[in-house]
Amino acid sequence: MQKPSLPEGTRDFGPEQSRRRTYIFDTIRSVFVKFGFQPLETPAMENLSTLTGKYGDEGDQLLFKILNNGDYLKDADAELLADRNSARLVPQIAKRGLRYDLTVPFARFVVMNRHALTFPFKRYQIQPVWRADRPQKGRYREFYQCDADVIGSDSLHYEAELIQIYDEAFAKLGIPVTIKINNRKVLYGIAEAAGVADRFMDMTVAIDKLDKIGIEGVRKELAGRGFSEEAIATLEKTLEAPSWEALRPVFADSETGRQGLDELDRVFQFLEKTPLQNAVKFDITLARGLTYYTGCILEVAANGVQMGSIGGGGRYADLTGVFGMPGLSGVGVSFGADRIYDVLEMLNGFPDTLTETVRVLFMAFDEATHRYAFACMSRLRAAGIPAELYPEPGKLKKQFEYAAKCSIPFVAIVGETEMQNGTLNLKDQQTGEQQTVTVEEMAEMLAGSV
RNA sequence: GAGGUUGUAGCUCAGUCGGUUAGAGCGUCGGAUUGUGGUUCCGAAGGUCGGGGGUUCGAGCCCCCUCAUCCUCCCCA
Repeated sequence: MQKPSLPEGTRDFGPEQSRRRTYIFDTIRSVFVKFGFQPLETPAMENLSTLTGKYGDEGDQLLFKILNNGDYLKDADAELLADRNSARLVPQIAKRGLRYDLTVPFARFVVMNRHALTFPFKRYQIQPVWRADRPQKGRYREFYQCDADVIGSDSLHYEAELIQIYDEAFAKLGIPVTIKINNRKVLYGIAEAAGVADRFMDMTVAIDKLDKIGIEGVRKELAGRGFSEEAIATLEKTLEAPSWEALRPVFADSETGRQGLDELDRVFQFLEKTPLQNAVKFDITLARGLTYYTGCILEVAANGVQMGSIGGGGRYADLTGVFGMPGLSGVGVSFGADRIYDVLEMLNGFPDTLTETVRVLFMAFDEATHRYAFACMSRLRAAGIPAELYPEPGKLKKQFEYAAKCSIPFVAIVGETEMQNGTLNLKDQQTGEQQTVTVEEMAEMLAGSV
């Protein structure tokens, strides 16, 4: 006999957790649907070539690869094998991998189905993704993302729409959040202004950490990466800008930077007359790692809770280009369902109506009444009321304990007398009240007692 | 990939300086109670002390290795 266990970073979801997760998914989905997004599902596995090179070197390492079936070493390069060159051997022995996010599979889908799609195409997708990350708090190796993306338009009104989606979904879930916004072009403008445009990625990675390691830490980080004293000084001054408007003069020589500011302007103009329930804040330090973002970038943080971002997204001007369909702009957001779950748990934010399922438990004393109870239960179910029958007729004690443990609010006791009269003894578990009723009367009572 | 934490009954955890037969609570099962639950009382079952090796007269405890877990960094949802 072996002790069963789960792979690192994965979890089971028991009935209560599962109900709560469904609640999160349903809430987010209802908002997606209201905003005109259409459902999409893609396979858990993709061809590895679809996934590699889309998330940076770091991302490639975090991809779960699926070993080929059959004699997977047969055609492997003998030299690579002898050298134990794992990195170069992988493509030869693994042609598939588990998806890392929902955006790249979506891009793949769009390219493959362009003939059937009408653009702009808005799709939502709620499915698990896998990352070979080291698990820790709020980080899992299998987790769900809830994505909404629009592809085939560069209108900035979609950025505004996606902010509304974040706002409404988190309001519905009862999680106060701050929606942070920035623009990759603004970041690029900052790099240009400091004369470090060629080190754009290094720069963003460093300033992304500002709120975590402070200005001193960022300075060290940049110096460590070989940035000059004056470049660091310029960057530091820029980071102190009180608003994005204050950056205008800085971008006198940066066309891209000015463009980024204009885009932010437009987005906020759209939102001007639509009240939001959560704060939207320009955050110059927001960088986001995924390499394909090109315009506005978004991130959501739960207020007053120690948790990494619970949502993120942005615009990617040319995601489908790598799949042979250039010039298609997209913008999307992602909800981290598992982190949202953790946050709701910390906030005690789940509705308590999620627990009840079975409304009534039937109890019988012997074979005959058990059969009668079975028929009664069936009629109740036919009336749309979730009902159960205890499998063993006999002692009531066990049956009552079962009802209590399963939090079943009503029990229906069926004995000789009840069977003779075609009735049931219905007991309210909360109040202890009991009354003799027919199945029809009972169906009516329970239907109205929710 | 780097660093740390914790592994003892189904679950949560005690276990003294290395010393006889490893404990508790909860849960499970049976009984008190053959038509009325969540309370109470009585009883029972349940352990290769994560695994392997070592030190010792003697290891749950000390040492080495290993596996798993959680956490931190990196990065992310």
